Amino acid sequence: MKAPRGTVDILPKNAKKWQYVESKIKNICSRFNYEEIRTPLFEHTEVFSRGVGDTTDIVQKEMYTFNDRGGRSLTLRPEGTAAVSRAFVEHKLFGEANQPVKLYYFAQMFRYERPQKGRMRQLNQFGVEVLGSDDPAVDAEAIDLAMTVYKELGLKSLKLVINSLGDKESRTNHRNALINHFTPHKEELCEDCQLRLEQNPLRVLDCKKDREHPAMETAPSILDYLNESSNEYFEQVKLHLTSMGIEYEVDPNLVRGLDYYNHTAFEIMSNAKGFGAITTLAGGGRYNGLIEELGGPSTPGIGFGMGLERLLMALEAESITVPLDEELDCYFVAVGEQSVNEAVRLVHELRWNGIQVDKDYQDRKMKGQFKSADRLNAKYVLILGENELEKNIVNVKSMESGEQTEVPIEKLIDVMKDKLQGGKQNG
RNA sequence: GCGGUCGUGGCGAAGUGGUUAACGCACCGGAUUGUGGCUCCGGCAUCCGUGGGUUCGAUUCCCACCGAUCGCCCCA
Repeated sequence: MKAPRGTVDILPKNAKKWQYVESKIKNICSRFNYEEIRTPLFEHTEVFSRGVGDTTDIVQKEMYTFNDRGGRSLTLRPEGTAAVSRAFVEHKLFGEANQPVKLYYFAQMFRYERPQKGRMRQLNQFGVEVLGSDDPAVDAEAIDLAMTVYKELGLKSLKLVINSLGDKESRTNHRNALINHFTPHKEELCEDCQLRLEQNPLRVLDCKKDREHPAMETAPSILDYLNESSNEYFEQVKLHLTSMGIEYEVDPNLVRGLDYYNHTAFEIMSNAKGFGAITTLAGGGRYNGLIEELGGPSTPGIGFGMGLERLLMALEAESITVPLDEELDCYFVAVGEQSVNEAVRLVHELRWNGIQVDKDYQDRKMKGQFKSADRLNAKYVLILGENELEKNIVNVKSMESGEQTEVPIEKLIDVMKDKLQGGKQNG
């Protein structure tokens, strides 16, 4: 038996890293005053086909879609924004007293793709959605939050790329300009682009195959088609980023794959070596029409998704180690049936009193039990054998100093509490 | 979805058309009859991704599948 293709098990050793990263991120979210939202693992397929867009790669070839026993078409969520937006509409969060609604989530996403390093069929994302404000400062705040996560974790090789896709009017004008520009060269473009030219000409711009085509160079830039208000909006976002000291690069060809984006679009990439072909760590943008598309009132929104597998890869690529708690307070060593029985009871008591303790369950000899204690980095070993049982004591040995003292059983809990408390105070 | 490389114990890694599949780490046991980290000794793959084929005989050759990995597309 093997885990399905493109999925992985996160084993205990690794899970500690995940816990560390997640707690760091949650701490940052709290500082930014974002609240957690948890939505279902699957949605009605329509949420994504309408929300994300029928012409996108995600919807066309990457969704895990199935019919349930009632014949409903359901889809394992491939991204977070559409699902969160659906929940926002369904629960009328637009009526909340505090606007905008600032949300974050940790969630598994599913995409049917050929797996590679940094590309899984089930992946973990941290994401943020801010709904109900079209203040450019919110765009800057979301970008700031994402950058804060990376920077606080210690990443250095980062590149923030931003662009503006403009409002509806700007986009329509640009779209027409693109069609006029590329149609004479249609036959020279790759198959995908010929289709894109009809369905979503914007995406011709970020085609890797046709990058060398001369028409690319002279293609109309969205930035030249932004109307007055769109341009002003973009300028404001950039101004805020600059005032926050966040460096960025404007790339007019940054388009993003999803249909719902308008105005601000951004991507955060890693420059770290040994990262292979995958460089995007997070991506997001503004989606002012999405809530309406999903049946809610006209509500502006912005958000991003951050790949956590890629975040961990980036930490690795930059040789950043996360602090891991790999110590055990106590290990209980017992030999002889009576002693072992008493040890089981005492272990229970110690745990009930807040002390971290483990014992042997492999019926190992004393030497073997000490080896286990050593391997588990136990600070103290509590020894209970026939000798101790007779005297009604437990021998407490410090594994660091090797010092061993006799402690009456009835005082064991208090003594251990003291020892461990003291240890923590002394660092 | 397409192309390249790869698949031997828990991990790393040799190897060969023929009968006991090196070695290192880890693990278990002993030397040390109740005490860890060092040392020494011993143990540890009915089996070389799965299925089929070629052959007297395959882990080694061929095919398919599965999986991993790298690249393309696209993205997180």
